[in-house]
Amino acid sequence: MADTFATRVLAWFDKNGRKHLPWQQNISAYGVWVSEIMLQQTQVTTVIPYYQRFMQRFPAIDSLASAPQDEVLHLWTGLGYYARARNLHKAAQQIVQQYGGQFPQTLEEVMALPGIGRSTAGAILSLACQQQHPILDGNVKRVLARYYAIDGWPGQKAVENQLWNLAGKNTPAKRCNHYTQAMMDLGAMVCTRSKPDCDMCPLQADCLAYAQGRQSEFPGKKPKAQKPQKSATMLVWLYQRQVYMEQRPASGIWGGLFGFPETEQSANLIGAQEWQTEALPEFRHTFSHFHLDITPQIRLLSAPPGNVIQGGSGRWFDIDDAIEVGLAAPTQKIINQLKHML
DNA sequence: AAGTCGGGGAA
DNA sequence: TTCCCAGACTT
Repeated sequence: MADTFATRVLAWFDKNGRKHLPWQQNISAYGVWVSEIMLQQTQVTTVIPYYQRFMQRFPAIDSLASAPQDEVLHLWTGLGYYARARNLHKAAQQIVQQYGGQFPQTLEEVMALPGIGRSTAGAILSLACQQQHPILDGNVKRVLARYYAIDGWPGQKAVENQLWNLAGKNTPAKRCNHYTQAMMDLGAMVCTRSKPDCDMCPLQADCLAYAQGRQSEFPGKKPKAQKPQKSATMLVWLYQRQVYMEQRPASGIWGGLFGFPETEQSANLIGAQEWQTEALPEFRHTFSHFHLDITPQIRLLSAPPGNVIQGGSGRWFDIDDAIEVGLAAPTQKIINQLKHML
C-alpha cells in the first residue's frame, strides 16, 4: 500500500467528510467544547437543536459561567447525562477564574477541567487548535478494532490501551484537525456498527476484518447483564394549572433537576386538606442500567396550595409558563400529558 | 475493574 | 426487544 493510513483517511475526508455541522462554522474552542460534551454518548442528529439553543443563549464562555445552574440544566432538558451540564457549567467558571475566560491550550490543563477526559481534550485541541493529539471515541474504536482485528471488549483496560497506542501511531502532525474529524466521520458514515459500507472505505485494501470477513466481530461486545426493574409512584399535586416539584440532590440520578415527589413520603406534608386522586397511565422509562416503571398519580387540590405543603423544599410551577429549570424526560412527559388533559 | 449516569435512534 | 452512540467520573 503506497499511501499511509492517515493519507488515505484524509483523501476520503476531502471528498466525503462532514464540513457543515453547526460547530464546524466559525470554529472556536468554546463551540467545539460544547459540541463534544453534548455528543458524548449522544447522536449528532439529537444534538444539533440542543447545540443551537445553547449557543444562542450562551454565546461565549463568560455568559455560560455567569448563568444560574437551573438555566443551564433547563437547556439540557431531555438530553440526558445531566452531570455533563453541571460539569460544563463548573468548567466555564474555572476557565473564567483561572484563565481569564480564555480556553486553555495544553492537554493537561484541558483534561483537568471537569467533564473532559483524554479523548474529548484531544478532540477539542485537535479540531479547534490544530494540535496533534489522538482521540478514541466509539467511532475510532470501531475503525481501529476492525482494521487491526483487535479482539476483546474496549471496556477492558488492556484492549483500550492497545487502541490508544494505535490511535496515536496513526494520528498525523499535518492536518490533524481534518484527520480527527475524518476518523469520526468514517466511523459514523462508512465503518458503521451494522452493515458497514466497506466498498466505500479507503482502508479496505489492508483492513484485517474485511480480509477475514469478520467485520461484525469487532469491536468485541460488552458482556450483557440483565437490567433490574424498579418502580416508582410520582405524586403530582395539582391546583388549577399549577404543579408542585422539588429539586433533586446535586448528585445521583437526575441530579439538580426538578421533579415530582416520589412514593408516599410527602403525604404527611399535607394539612387537613382534601384532594381527589386521578390516575395517569403507567409507563416505562429505561436507563442504561435499569428499567423504571412510573405510576403518575394526580392529587387534585380544591383549595389554594399556599400553606398546604409544609415540609417540602419545592416550588409551584404553572404548567402554562415556561418552566426554566431542568426536567427529566419522564417529568416533561407527565407535564405534557397534563396540559393535554386540562 | 466495575458501577453510575439518560435518552433516543436504529435494527 | 436489544444495542450503543464524538465518555467521564466515582468507588
